[in-house]
Amino acid sequence: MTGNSHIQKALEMLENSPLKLTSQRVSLIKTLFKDGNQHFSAEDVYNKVKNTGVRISLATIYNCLNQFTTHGILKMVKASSDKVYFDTNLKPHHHFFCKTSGELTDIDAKKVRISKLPKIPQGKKLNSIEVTVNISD
Amino acid sequence: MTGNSHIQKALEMLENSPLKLTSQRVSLIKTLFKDGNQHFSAEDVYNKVKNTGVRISLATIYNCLNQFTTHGILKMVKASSDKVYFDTNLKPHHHFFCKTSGELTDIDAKKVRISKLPKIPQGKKLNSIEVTVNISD
DNA sequence: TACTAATTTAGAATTATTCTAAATTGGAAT
DNA sequence: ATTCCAATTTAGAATAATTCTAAATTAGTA
Repeated sequence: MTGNSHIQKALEMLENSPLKLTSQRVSLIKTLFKDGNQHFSAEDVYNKVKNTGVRISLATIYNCLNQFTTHGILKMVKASSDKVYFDTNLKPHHHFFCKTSGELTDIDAKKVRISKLPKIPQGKKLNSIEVTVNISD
Repeated sequence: MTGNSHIQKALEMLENSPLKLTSQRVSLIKTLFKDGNQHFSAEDVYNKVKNTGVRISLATIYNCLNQFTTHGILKMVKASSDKVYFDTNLKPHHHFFCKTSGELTDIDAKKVRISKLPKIPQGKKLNSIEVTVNISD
């Protein structure tokens, strides 16, 4: 595959969003989506981008990651940890969270079936169901 | 019921733990478990205790809440929010998280059935499964 | 009653994240 | 192409939750 398709798709989403096509945002997307589904903290991204030779300020990293999230280019994951992770896997899915290593791994939505759910409270609507399978060594 | 049974149970757990029975810890338990199952941030607890006339430093609140958690007297919940919540409901259960109000509500474990789960990764063991049902107005 | 390890505390330190205000830039209009 | 303005980027300050530090206090044993 010449020209990573994950990157292509994400760049298309960026173009179709109201966000301007800046060099920082393009670099970010290229770094984020290079290796398929991954989880990054803002700091992770900051360092990963730096390693490519490009320099983007940490504030911009935060700005972009948040904007990407509100425009559906990234997902935000708050696992049992003290920082936020950004997830390049946009398909519905769940997570393993390993308490020992702090590692977060994807679980394909198809591998989990929820066959019973309580009724949603009055006047509220269902957004999503997140299953976190906590594991340890 | 003369003498709240939630408080009684929690005090018993404290006595059976290696933690010393200090006045701060007893006050904390009385405040936390007074009204059945609830979710508190550290700041919430700080203010609630202050309203009872007792004064406990915020550092002690954090110390105790964390110790109570490691000794099974409280549960820690990290919802999609920026602070940690402590949960007095010790039975296995899940949560509604309302994005609009930030409110966290319990879901009895019996109201959720997970009929399919992926296999746990090599060498790891299952600790718990947390289901968060994200809702909004 | 004295002693020691555990606990409490105020305030400093830390960490992740957001804010601010000034400089830069993308891309539409000319 | 050139001008222009709103959007973006940036460094550094600010904020917020939480943890750390080191000194004073206390629980509970000897």
